[in-house]
Amino acid sequence: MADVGRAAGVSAQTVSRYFSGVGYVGGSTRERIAAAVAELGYRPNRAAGSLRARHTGIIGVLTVGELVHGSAQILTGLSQAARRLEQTLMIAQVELGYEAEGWQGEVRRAVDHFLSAPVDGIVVSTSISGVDEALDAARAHVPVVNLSERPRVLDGSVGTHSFTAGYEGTGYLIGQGHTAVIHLAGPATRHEAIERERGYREAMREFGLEALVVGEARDWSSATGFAAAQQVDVDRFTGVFASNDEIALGFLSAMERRGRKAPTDFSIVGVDDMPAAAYFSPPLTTMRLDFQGVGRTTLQTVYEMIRTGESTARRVIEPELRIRESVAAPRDRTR
Amino acid sequence: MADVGRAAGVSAQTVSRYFSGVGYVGGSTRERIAAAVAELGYRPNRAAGSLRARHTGIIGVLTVGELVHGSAQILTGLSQAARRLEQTLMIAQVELGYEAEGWQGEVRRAVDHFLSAPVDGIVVSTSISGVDEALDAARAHVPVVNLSERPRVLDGSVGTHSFTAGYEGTGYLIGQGHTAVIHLAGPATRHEAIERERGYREAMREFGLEALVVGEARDWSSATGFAAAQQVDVDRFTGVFASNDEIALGFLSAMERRGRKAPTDFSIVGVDDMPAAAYFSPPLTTMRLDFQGVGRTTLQTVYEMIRTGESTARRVIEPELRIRESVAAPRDRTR
DNA sequence: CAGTAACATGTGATCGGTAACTTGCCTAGG
DNA sequence: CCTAGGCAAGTTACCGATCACATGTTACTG
Repeated sequence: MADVGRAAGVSAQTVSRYFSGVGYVGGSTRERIAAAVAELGYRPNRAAGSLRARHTGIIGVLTVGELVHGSAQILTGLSQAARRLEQTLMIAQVELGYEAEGWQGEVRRAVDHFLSAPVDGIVVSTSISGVDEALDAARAHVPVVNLSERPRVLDGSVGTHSFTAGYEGTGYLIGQGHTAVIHLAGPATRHEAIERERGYREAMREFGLEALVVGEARDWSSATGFAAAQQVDVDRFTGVFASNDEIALGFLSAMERRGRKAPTDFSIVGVDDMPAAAYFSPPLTTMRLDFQGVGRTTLQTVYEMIRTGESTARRVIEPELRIRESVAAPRDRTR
Repeated sequence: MADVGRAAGVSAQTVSRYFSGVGYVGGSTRERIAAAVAELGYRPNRAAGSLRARHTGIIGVLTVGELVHGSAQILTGLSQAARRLEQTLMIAQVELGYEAEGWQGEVRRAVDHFLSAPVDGIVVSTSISGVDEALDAARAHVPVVNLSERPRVLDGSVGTHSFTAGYEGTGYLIGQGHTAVIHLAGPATRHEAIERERGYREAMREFGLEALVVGEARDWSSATGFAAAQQVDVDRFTGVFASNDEIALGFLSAMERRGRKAPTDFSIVGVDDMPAAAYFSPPLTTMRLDFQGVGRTTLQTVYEMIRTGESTARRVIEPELRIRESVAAPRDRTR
C-alpha cells in the first residue's frame, strides 16, 4: 500500500481507505489511486488486513462424508450466498467412519483448523448425532450455525423439515387409498432419516395403520433400497415411503426384477427430488427439498450472527410434494 | 505466543518452533509448552503466521456452475487430499451464464479474490473454453492446475480421458454388432462433451460407419436426453452413445414413453457411472470415470507445484467400461 | 585441551495492512 | 467574527506470528 500511495502521491492509510470504503477519499485522489493500482497490478493482502482488523471474512464449512446430491446442493447454495455477501468459504471434510470414536476427534480437528485460520463463523452442513457436542468449543469463539434437523441448541440453526416430508409423503399415499404402507429408512445415524421415519410413523398412527420399517440402512444409496426390496414380502404392502429418492430407485430396480412395477403393482414416494427422479421408470412422486435454498439461508444466517453477535431464531424450510407417476390407487386385492 | 511462552517460561520464538516443527525444542520444554497451550486454550493464528512466512497453506478451488455428480465428486477428492496434506481449500463458484461476456469477468473476479487471500495455488475444476485465458494473470503469481480436457498449457494439468470414453463406449456398441449408432452430445461449451463426441466420431469413422449426433444440449441434464429422444427417428438407429449417464436416463425415459425399451429395442451406453446408473431400468452400461481420483491427483499436483515451483507433466485418468444390462446385440430388423 | 558440530534458546526486525488519533481546510450557523 | 462540524488526509502504534542472526551449552574429535 505504501508503494501505491507513493505512486499516487498519498499515504498508505488513504489507499487503505480507498479499498475498505470507510472514511473519506477525495474524488481526484480516488482516481490517482485507481491509476496507481492498475499500473502496479496491486492487490491488497487479506491475510495482513485481517490481522489487525480482527475478522477475516472467512466462513468455515464442515461437511461430512462425500458430497452427494443433498450436501452438494447445499454447498452450492452456500457458495452462491457467500459470493453475494463477499464472504469466503473454507471447507473441511470429515470422513464418516463407523467407529464412533475416530470421527469425533476428526470434528474437533476440523474445528481447530477453522478457529486457527481464523474464521469468522462456522456452518456445519449435514449434521450427525454428536457433532453438536464436539462443536461447543467453537461456539465460545465464533458463531456456529448448525444445519440440522434436531440441533441441541435451537437458536441459530437452519433445517429442512424432514418430519413433514415423512408425514406428508406418507399421508399422500394414505390419501390415495393405501393402507399397507411400508417405510424404507435412511441411515439411523442421520437426523434427517430419523425425522422422516418419525413423520411416517405419525401419519400411520393417526390413521390407525400399522407401521412397518423394512431393512437396515448404512447409507442413503440405492443399494440400501435394493436390499430392502429383496427381503420384503410383496403381498404385505401396496404403498412405499422411501427416505430418499436414491433408496426409492434401488427399490424400484429390485422390484422390477421380481416382476413388479409401480404404479400398477405398488405405489412409492421418495424424498429430495433429485434431478434424475423425474426420469425414473416411472417418474417418481417425491417430497421436494430445496437444498440450495437451505444453503443460502444458512449462509445468510451465519452472516447475520457474525454482524450482530446475536443468534437468530431457528429457520426451517418446508418440503413440497411433487406429484409424478409412481403413485396410483391400490388395486383391490380381494378380487 | 508470548503469553504461552511466559506461562511455560520460554520465549515466543520457542513456542513458534514448537508448533512449526522447524528448529530444536528440548524435551522438557516441549512438555511445559504443551501444558501451557492446553491451559490457555491457545491456537496459533495462521493469518498472522502466513503474513511473515509468505505462504498460507490455502489452495483456491474454482468451480463452475452448480455442483453436479462429477464436480461434486471431484471436490470430494480434492478435499480428501487437502486434509491429508494439511492444506486448506478455499472455494469460489462462478455462475455459468450464457452471455459470453459476463462470466469471463466473473472468473477474473474470482481469481482476484484468490490472489488477494492470498492462496498458494489455484485449481480450476471443470474447465470451459476460455477460462484458460482468464487465468493467465494468476499464473504469474501462483501455480495453477487446470482440470481440463484440452488445456491451453499442457504442463501442470490433469484430466479424465473423455476422448477414450467416447471412443471405447462407441467401440463397445460396434463390437456388439451395432452399425447405426447415434450420439447424444453434452453441452458444446464443455470440453468433456467435445472430446466425447470426438471419440465417438473417431470410432465410427474407423469402422466406416456414419456418425449422427442428435439434439442440442445446453447442459448435462436428463431433460437434454429426453428432448433428443423425442425428435429422433426410432428406425434409424440401434445403438446410442450418450455423453453422460444423466442424458442417457432422460433418453431411456422418453423412449419408454414411445414404447421402446433397452436392451431389446435399442442399446445404450453412458459416461460417468453415477451411483444411480446401476439401478436404472435397465442398469446402465457406462464408461466409469473416477472423479474422486481425479480430484485427489489434482490436489497432489498443485501441491507439488507449490513445493517445487515446477510444473509437472500432464496427468490423465483413464475411463473404464462398466458392463451392465443396457446393451445387447441388435435385433435383425430385416426379418 | 582446544576446536567444532549439534543442540537449545533468545533478540530484534519485519510481513502488509488497519485502528485510533491528530491535523488542516472549508463551510455554515449563531 | 468565532466556532462547530463535515471533509480529506497523515502519523504512529499495533495485530500475531516468522525470519535471520546471535548466544550459550553440551558432546565429540583429534
